[in-house]
This record gives sequence, structure tokens and C-alpha cells, in this order.
Amino acid sequence: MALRNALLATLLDGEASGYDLSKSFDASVANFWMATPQQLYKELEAMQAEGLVAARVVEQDRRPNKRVYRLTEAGLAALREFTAQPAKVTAIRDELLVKVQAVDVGDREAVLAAVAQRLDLARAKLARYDRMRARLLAGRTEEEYFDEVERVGPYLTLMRGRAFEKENIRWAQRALEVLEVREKRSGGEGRGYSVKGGAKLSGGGAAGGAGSVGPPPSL
Amino acid sequence: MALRNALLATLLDGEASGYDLSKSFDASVANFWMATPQQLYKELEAMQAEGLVAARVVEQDRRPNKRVYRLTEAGLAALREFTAQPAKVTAIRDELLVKVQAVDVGDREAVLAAVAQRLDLARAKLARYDRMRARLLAGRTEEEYFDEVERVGPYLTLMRGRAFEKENIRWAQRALEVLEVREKRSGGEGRGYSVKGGAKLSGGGAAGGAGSVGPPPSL
DNA sequence: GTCACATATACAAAAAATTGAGTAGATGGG
DNA sequence: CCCATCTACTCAATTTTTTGTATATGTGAC
Repeated sequence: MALRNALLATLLDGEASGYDLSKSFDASVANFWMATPQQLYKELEAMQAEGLVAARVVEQDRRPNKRVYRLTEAGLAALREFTAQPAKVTAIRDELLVKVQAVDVGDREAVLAAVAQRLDLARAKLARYDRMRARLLAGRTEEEYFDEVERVGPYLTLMRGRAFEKENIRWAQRALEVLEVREKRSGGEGRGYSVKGGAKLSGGGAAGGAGSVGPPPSL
Repeated sequence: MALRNALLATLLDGEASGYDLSKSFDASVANFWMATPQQLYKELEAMQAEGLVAARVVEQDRRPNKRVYRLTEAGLAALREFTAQPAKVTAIRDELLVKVQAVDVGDREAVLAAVAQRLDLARAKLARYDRMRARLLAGRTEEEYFDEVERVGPYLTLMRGRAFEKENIRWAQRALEVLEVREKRSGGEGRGYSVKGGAKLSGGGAAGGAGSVGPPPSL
């Protein structure tokens, strides 16, 4: 039920079609929630069935018709209810960082390329956020802006996304530096990692147990 | 198969039990992946069946026995293979930011509390990361460290987590400021948001096409 | 001596997300 | 003129994740 809340919050900006929303939730755009079109269409349907959103069909001349959704009072109430609930801790799952963690035994070139790709994406997103910010501020200072507008939420989330991408850029640049130096140092072989040698004291719990045994490693 | 790779990467640090791993993957420790114990036990079992990890049972005196897993050559190969594949874009899903996005129509007190909670958590994590960093560096400069150690991956991911938490702290502090000022300004009622009035001129785009409803100002 | 909390797992149902199609007309560039 | 891309969805299968429950023992506080 988490996507649901993200949808409700997004619809505060005004009505939108599933397609519009799928743009907003696209990985390259979203700064706090991401979802595929399939998820959105399914969820919107369910939300409509529950009365959280209302749909109307907009007939278009040269395009398929579209269904445009807007919040209902019930939807607004559900959103309010959601904001009042304690928040769950955020789950971060960054595949790139898994690769970086394993870079020393993995394909350094490929990881380097993946970091570079992240850097490009972060720059593009930052540029977009900066444009959005300029549009929101419209020449005003932040303080003026906060005094004049009725909603500050969208600006605050935008600033979080902006800071995130800035950090992405800084980190990726530094990581590239470090990994490129590595390249020179250890020309590709003799990494020195072995499956056998990996053993270190795990956890610490393990009081002096008896001998190991256990199932034969089914290699 | 994404959790699998995170597990393989974590086991590079040496063998560990499911419980050890669940600690590492506990919301706070892992700075690039999060998973529940249930996920881990299931996945470890599957990985063992596929020969990516090998388990041995450690018998303990005053505790239940535990199974300790280590990477096999096949697991190491799978990890290498993974690093060579192109990375998928990261999905971010942050419930707190959804709440902040909706703060202007929601329960401001509750959102304020949630942001404060995030601030505390971020501070705790940053402190932990700083300790881990000091332990890794062991008095050396970064450059010395990079020259001497065989694995840089764990340090790089640690630095990303550290930067992330620093940004969390900065952002949360600013958000609290802004929201607290709000509190004074609009004493709790008359927020002025209505379901009907939700449609406003979004951004600039949306030329008057055939009955087009403009896309929402994308997230 | 018992209660809460930690260690160390396991099973299963339910919800959510991903993957991989497929439809069907429109616009734009070479 | 064709092919790629965009609009605007829909369906279905599978995988992953979440949530809830259960087990058994050990440790520390009251």
C-alpha cells in the first residue's frame, strides 16, 4: 500500500492520466518514488474501485482516449491518515553499490563504466531539478517563496532529490579517480583474493564450539 | 536475483552465519542493501543448493547451533559475472519523502516527528560510519590507505553511505526549520487545499492540444 | 523465578514488483 | 515510404518482498 500513498501525494498537484503519472514515476525523473506503468495502472484501478480517486475519460482526436484521475475527498482523507502514521525505515537497494563493494574481485572496467553511467544520469537529473527549482522560485528567494506559496512539500522533496544527485556526482567522481589509480597499480592480475583466505572472525558470538563437520560443500 | 549478489559481496568479508548476515543487512548497518532475516535464510538456502556458498554447522554449547556460510569458487565466479553486467537504474522509494510531499494537506505534527526521527537515525548511522571509517583507515590518510589495502570497494561504499547520511542530516534540519515556521504562519486550519480546486496551471508545457490536460509538474 | 530480550533459525500466506508480452494509431526523420 | 519513437494503455506469469507466526535456548534485570 505504499505506492498508493505516493500516487495520492502526486495527485495533489492536480489531475493526471496514468500515462502522465508513469512519466513522473519514471526512474530517470522520480526523486522519491519509482514505479513502472504496469504498477500504476493496476493501482489506479484499485484506488478508483475504493473511491480514493475519480476518473473521467478524455476523448482525444488523434490519440487514444485517456482516463484522467483526480483525488476524491476520501483519497485526501486517506493521504492525511497516511501522513499521521509512523514512518517505516527506508529501504535502500543500490545495485551499483553492490558492484562497487565487489569491485576488487570483479570486472573493474565494467564497474568503472557503471559508475560513469551513474555520474551522467546524476548530472542530467541535477540539471532537471535545478530547472524545476528555478521555475518554482520564479526569481524569489527561498524565504519569499515559503512565505507566498500554499504548499512547501514539493519544494522540500525537490531539494532532497537535488542534494542526493549532487552527492552522487561528487561520490562518482571520487570513485572514478580511485578506481583509475587502481587500474595502474595492479595491472589486472594478482588481486590476491581467495575463497580460502577470506576467513575472519565472524560476529564474535561463536563461543568455542566443537568441531565443524556439516554437509559436504555441494560444489 | 539481486539480493543474491548483495549476499555474495558481503561474504567477501569472510564467512558468516545467517544471523551475522541479518545484522549486516539490518536496516542500519548495510549502506547499500537492506533485507530481512527471512529473506536471507531463504536465499542462503537456495544459494547453497546452487553451490554458490558452502555451509558448515558450528556446534555451540549454550546456544542453538548455527550454519556458517562462505563463498565457493562458483559463488565468486557468479559475483564476477554480476559486476560485468550493465547495472539497472536504482529504484528509490522513500516513504518519508512521500509524507513530506503531502505535508501541506496532512498531519504536520506527525510529519515533523517523522523528519525528526529520520534526523536522529541519520546521526546514529553517520556516527557508526565514522567509526567504521576510522577503523579502516587506522590512522592512515586515504591515499596511504588506497595504496596499502587490497580491497577499496568496501571503503568506497562506506563513503557513499556516509555522504548520504550527512545529506540526510542537513536536509532534515532545514526541513524542520521550514515546517516549524509554517506552524506559526498557518495555525492549523485554512490550508486552502481542496479537491475541486486542485487543478492549477502546471508548469509551462501543455500547449492547448486536443483536450489535453497538462502533465503534473513532474516530481 | 520469571520476564523481557537476544540468538538462531523455519514455514507460509499475502502483497507487491518485475518481466514480458501485446494492441493500435500518430508523429517525425532520413 | 519506412522505421523508430511516442501516446495510452491492458493482460498474465513469475519472482520478490513483506508480514505474521513458531521453535528453542541463553542472558540479565528485577
